[in-house]
Amino acid sequence: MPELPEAERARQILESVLGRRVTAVDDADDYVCRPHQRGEIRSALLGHEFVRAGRRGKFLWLDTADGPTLGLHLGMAGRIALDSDAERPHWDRFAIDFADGTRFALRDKRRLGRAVLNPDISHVGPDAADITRADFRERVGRGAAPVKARLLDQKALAGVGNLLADEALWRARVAPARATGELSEQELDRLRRELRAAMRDAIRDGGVHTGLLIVDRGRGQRCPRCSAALERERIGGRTTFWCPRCQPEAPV
DNA sequence: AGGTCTGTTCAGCT
DNA sequence: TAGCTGAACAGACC
Repeated sequence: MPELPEAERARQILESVLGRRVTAVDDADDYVCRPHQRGEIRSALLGHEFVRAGRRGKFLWLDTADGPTLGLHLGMAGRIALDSDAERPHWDRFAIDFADGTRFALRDKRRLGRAVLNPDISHVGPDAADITRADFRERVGRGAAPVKARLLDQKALAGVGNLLADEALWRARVAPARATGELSEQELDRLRRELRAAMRDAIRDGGVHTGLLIVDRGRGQRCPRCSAALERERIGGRTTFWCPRCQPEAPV
């Protein structure tokens, strides 16, 4: 499931197509490719070349030098596939061919990924990988929402998904249902530090699924630190796992 | 074979 | 306004 680490990996792959002329665009899937006008993305991009691959949170984009920007989102199951990938493109929802024969595709079984022109991400918060300590305290440490719900709010900070939120809260020993406004500065700083460390590890190890709390996600899982039986509950609308012993409900 | 679960974003509600 | 719920999709799993 793509979260910030997977999106960053995708951005790195997109960097490999910079500086090549676009010769073909497949934007036929008018659910994934927005807006709906058939061929609009295609005609906007043909003949251009991309000069920069950007990312904020899970939002990706490719800038052309003087033309439009292509926005990409992986949704819940998407990834960026290069033509060299062995898997056949059964689920390519959007694809670009370049003059040198290179091709990349948004490969997405669920069709919840998106390809758009000139994306507006002004509502999206700062990237979770480089949010400052002060900014984190400000954006996460206020209000009455459960801290887990706030971590998932892309307007507050961008890039944290369900699995990464659980992993970071567990590493920081903060219970997911704690109200944001009741977290101490020490807890907020610890949460930010552990969130960043969890993202670093995930980028290095191949994705959010490699997290300690995540690998054996399922019923009957025990805390990797203290072996207590994990709790499972719906918090912030999402399935949440946490350790009742390591992550107490009261401030620490 | 049918029902449930999944995980991200957005619209719509309180 | 802040926070919650459900819809969108379609494959994986039981």
